[in-house]
Amino acid sequence: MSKFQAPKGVSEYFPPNSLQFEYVRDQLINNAKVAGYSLIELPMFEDTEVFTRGVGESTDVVSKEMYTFEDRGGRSITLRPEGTAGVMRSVIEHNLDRGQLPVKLFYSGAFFRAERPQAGRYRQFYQVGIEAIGYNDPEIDAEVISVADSAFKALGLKNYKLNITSLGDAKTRDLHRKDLVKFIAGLDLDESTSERAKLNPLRLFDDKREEIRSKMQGAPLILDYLSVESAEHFSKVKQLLESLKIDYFVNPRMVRGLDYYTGTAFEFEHELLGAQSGIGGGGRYDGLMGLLGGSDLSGIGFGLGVDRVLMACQAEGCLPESINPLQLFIVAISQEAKSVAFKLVSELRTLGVTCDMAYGDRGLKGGMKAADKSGALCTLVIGDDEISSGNCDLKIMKSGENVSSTLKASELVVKLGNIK
RNA sequence: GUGGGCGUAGCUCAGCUGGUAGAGCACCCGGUUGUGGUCCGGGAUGUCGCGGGUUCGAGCCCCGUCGCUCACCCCA
Repeated sequence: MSKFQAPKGVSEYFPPNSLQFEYVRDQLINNAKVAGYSLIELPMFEDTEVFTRGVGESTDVVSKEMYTFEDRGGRSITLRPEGTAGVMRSVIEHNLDRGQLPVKLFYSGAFFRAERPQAGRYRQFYQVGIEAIGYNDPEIDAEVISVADSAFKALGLKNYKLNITSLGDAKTRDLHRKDLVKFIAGLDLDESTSERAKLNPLRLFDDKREEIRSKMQGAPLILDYLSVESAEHFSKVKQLLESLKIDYFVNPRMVRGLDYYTGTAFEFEHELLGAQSGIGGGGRYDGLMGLLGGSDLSGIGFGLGVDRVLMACQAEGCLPESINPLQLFIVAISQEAKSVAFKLVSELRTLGVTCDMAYGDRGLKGGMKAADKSGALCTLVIGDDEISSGNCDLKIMKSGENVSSTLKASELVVKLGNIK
């Protein structure tokens, strides 16, 4: 037993699981790319204030879940707990919003929150996210949602649900909040719950306890307070989703954990996960850029939890049995054959063939076993016969049949190209 | 921060009311001369999380400790 252990609550992916992780992550990324989003690669830590100001002091994320430390220059640094604030910091710093709008960016990487870990909740976790900055057309809202939805569909996921709502504009939220606070004041609540309500009254909508839920039955809903423009925007978004055949549920009680959301907000929930069922979520943020010292542009984005999406795929059994298998595995059964194989492998790799060979000296049988375990589609045995004749057989592992070829890399590439 | 469950071979776990450890999978070798998966035979592997206590004797009982895990809170 080794002495060292990974820090508490981190997820690690190694083969064969890492292949699935990579597959899921790349699927999410590809769906952002085909919609015109470009990579933004950002630091994993930022000036603490980027988050306290951007995400909001009253949120749980900022008040108790950040990894914050002082660097050697005495600056307060925080490991990023979410993606949007950092993207906005960079957009403002580098004037990315001065060009053509909207600015469409995607990111992928690790995020950090100092929470008690549990199923689907890690201290270091992975997200793929996108941001579309500069316009507030309902089309952009619908596009962002559809990028996430199509990624889930491309992965083959079925048992998930999209919740959407609108948080309206600033005036809407002020009016609603006043009435909600009044309503909550009339409820008989335990101390910790009413404390929580003081920080953010919306939180009570999200409480999992039945007693609280029933008490909140008659609470005022923000959707009933929407201004005419907000209501129009929201109904246009819904209409656009329908035109794309994306199913959604309007959930007026949905609560987002970050303070910057305005207008359209949404959340994808998976039904087969544990308590942490959110596989992605996001929304529009009108004031965020201004808050961070930039121009007053609106934006919308989402973050998808790669760890959780992977768990969802595993729960649904929708992952392919084999991901990017080796095309070829070479077994050499003499010292001379081994050096021929070694050169051939190298040559094939430069031609784009994924291949590997048997190492050690385990004989033909051992080599074949290694070929089997490598998961390669084909195996090529090289011995004295092959070297002297220049001919060989490509064995298709799945069926056991042989395809004859020569040892020339150029011919092998062609033959292998036809084998799946 | 609060509560529940669990720590036995690389992995998943069994071990009856205390008598100094086992299975399956995986791994390695073999079933004679150049073809894997199935089958058969053989093999290696553990300070039973750690420390203390009770006992003639502890994987099993008691206390402590560390770790993992699930849930609340919150979120991806």
